[in-house]
Amino acid sequence: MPTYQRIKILEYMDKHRDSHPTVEMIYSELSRRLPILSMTTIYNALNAFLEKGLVSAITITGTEIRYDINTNPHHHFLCRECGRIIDIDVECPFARGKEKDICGHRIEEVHGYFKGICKDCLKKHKG
Amino acid sequence: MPTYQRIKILEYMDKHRDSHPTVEMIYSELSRRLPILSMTTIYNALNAFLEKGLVSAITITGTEIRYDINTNPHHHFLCRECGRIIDIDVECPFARGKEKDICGHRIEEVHGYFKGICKDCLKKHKG
DNA sequence: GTGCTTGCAAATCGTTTGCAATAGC
DNA sequence: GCTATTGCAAACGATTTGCAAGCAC
Repeated sequence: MPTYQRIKILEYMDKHRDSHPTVEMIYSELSRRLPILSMTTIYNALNAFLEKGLVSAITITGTEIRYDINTNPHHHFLCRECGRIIDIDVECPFARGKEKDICGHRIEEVHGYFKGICKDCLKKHKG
Repeated sequence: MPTYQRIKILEYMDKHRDSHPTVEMIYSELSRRLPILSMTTIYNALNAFLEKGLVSAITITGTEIRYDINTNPHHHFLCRECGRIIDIDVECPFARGKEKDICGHRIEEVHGYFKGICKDCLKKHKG
């Protein structure tokens, strides 16, 4: 029973695959055209998507939850200058799901991320 | 100018290297013996330690900041049942600092963590 | 005495919850 | 009609901030 709002939210997530948006980002764009939308609905929808495995949650920044619809194995890079989160394709056997356990612990999720300064911000410093 | 409180907080961090405590955990043990201590002081101290690189912040859970005094390169494992965070020693070239860049981005911090069920909780299920 | 730290109370902010109205089938 | 979803307002909880009093040197 997909509601109109949930369809729009999923469409947004799909259209902005690379932006790893917050609830706020989704709300500010969608509510422009859909006055019929609240933050709570977005929280509800994303939590439902999380349970179904449609999206995953990224807690890199520590101050907000960012959502990711990319289900391929990958890591993330958070730029401390522009705040962008960039997908990183790595040769990590854990991220690729080749290992089910580590030190006797059963692995269910693998998260890898880097913090630093992204390529584009580095360019600005030089140029 | 190390104050009495900051010394006690550092001592606590050193004594509980493996527990990756929250501010709350530090407060509840220390305040038992030191009525002269507030949460704010712990936040102040840990933020100062962070800037000096004495500790690092772990934002795995998404609901709280956990602090780590272990500066050796390592990953973490978060058990979704008991909530423990366990140090994981991995052969990761990034964690070991052997790579300074990735895809043109400059790496300043490397974070790797797993979520799942820890060895001890797995045992309880069987036993 | 100067500058940093302490610690209370209040503010902040992302997220969750309670709940009555509504939509989907 | 039954169940799940919506969305407002209120609650929550971890962290930060303002600021007066206190400490280190």
